[in-house]
Amino acid sequence: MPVLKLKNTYTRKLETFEPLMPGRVTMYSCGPTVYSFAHIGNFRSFLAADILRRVLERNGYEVRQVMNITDVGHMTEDHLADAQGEDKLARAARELGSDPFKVAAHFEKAFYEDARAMRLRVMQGGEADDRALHPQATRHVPEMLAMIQKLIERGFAYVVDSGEVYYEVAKFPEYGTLSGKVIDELEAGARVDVREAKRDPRDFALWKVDVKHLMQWDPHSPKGWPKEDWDRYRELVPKGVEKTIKPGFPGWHIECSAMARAHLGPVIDIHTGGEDNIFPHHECEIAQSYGAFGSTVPGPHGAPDQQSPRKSFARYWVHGRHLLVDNKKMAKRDGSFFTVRDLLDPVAAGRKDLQKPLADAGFKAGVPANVLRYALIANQYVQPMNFSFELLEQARASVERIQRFFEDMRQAAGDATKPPSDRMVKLVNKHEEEFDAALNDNLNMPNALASVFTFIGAVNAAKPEAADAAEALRLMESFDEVLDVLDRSDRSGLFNTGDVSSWLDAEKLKTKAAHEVKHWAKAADREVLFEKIEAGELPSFEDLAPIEEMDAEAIALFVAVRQAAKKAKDFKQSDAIRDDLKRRGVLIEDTPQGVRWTLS
RNA sequence: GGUGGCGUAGCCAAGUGGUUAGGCAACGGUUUGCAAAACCGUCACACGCGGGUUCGAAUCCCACCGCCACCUCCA
Repeated sequence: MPVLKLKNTYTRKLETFEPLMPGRVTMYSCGPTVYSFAHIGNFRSFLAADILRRVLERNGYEVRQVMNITDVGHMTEDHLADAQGEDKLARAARELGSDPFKVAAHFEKAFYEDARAMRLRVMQGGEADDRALHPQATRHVPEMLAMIQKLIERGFAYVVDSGEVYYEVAKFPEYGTLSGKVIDELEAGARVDVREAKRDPRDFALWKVDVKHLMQWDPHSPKGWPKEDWDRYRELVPKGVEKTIKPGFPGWHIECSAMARAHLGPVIDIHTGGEDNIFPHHECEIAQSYGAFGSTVPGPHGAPDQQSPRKSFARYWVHGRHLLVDNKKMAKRDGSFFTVRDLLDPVAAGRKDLQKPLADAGFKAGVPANVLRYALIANQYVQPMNFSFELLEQARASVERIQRFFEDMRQAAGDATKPPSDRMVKLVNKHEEEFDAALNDNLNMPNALASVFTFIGAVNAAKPEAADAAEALRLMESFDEVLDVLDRSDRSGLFNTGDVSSWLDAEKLKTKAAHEVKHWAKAADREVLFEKIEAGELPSFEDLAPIEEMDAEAIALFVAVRQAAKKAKDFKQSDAIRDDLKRRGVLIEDTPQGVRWTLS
């Protein structure tokens, strides 16, 4: 099993990854807050976690990855005791004119769509339907209250007059270890409201009270609770929570601690998130989990603290740097704020301002999802990434090179049964090792991609026979288990030289096309086509023009007509057909093997 | 103000003491009716600026310049 080195935020060092349980990895990834559509910065972070997960799987681990759905909303002024800050979900609800639960459900569904388009494994296949793998914060209030009660009982939290609950940071001297921050009371004091009831400015809210808030849970009455949640709450906290805790809603940080524990256990191997989560979010999670459950983990072998447990419930903290646009944080006011759907389909997303720049970059119909995925994973996660349309163009070129290579190899491989040559086996092994070495070096994707591209170049230069092409194809498919940018459907094909010349024989066309024409139900003048073919005549370009559905058979007829024009040396006509097909989204290329078509 | 990070050829981006990425773009060549793709080659004796250490520095040290992030809801 290759040795994975990961940058651990907790120690600020590159550490050898080893799971707590041999062969199995538990991973918690901070997921989206569903009060709006996820943006490409969110997805850069989710994709970094996705790559990490895939690399672990490639290394042979069984990975259980949980990505939470934050549907409870975060306070905009978390540190204010009077909680005047409006919850983001509540604000979205007000703007959309419906209740916050519906708004959350709406955006959660949208997130699933985006996540599937971007091929997040945790949201694909069977995992997509597994609630335990993407738990909702609103359905874990019982666990959060149970945790809050435990924190009170163990002396890590206190209830104030308003009925809110705070974590007492002074009780956890390790607070600040993850972020490396020494929280200066004076500085913090400058931000604190006069009416603050906290004992210490650093203390953070576990439970908040605000009657104007739209999402409310009464810890002392089943009214308004989903029945199963209330029942579970009674099971978790049989005597109920502290009487003085008033109806309200959970603080920002408690959800992740509670959900990670509920679905992965008291300690986990890896916790991922964006760099902005380091402080205060993850810092607070560590404090809470330690306070409530005493969660600690040992350092990895070779680490200075190997023997003394880290007071952290996660062993490796992995944080991705932010995505920037024009070297700045994305901002709506600069027009540099892009959601995933803005780029995938600017028309549907109503981003008129994006249509022109995207079209100028060659993305008339929006950015293909695999191109966006590639663009967002192609850099190493520990470096800030500067997003631009030029980057998308480069990503498209790279994806096309990979895609074409894949198709060429698939074509060349046929159903080869012979073993590959020693030379190809060597080439494959070398690049596979390089690829793995790069990814295991703290997910160094630029180096991993370098080995992908040198492999492609080397194989192309070698002009492989079927058996070798099959071997090259095998490695490419293996690379794509991590990259996941290939379109494996039949989006292209080859009409070999024999086929194409046979279509020029009108008699043969008659039998071939008579069958195929059935597919063109939508062709405006299908009758004309029938008549011509029945008469043993090749249809003209004009006859074909009304065909709308461009499937392989329809393309075949265009190609036949073009071949006829070529044979007659009517290049003006043959080029016109090629241009026409291009407008219809079909790329035609003449190769030594025949005519190749690709749907764009 | 505090903390952390970055600056590598037209663009993206590896590399952290000596041989050295990879991609994109552009240009030339092979091939092609023309293209496309593929291949060969050029751009590429590049490393923010100035010092220093060293036989040798993109890499270590010092100073400076520029940019960014976090410290507040944030991936």
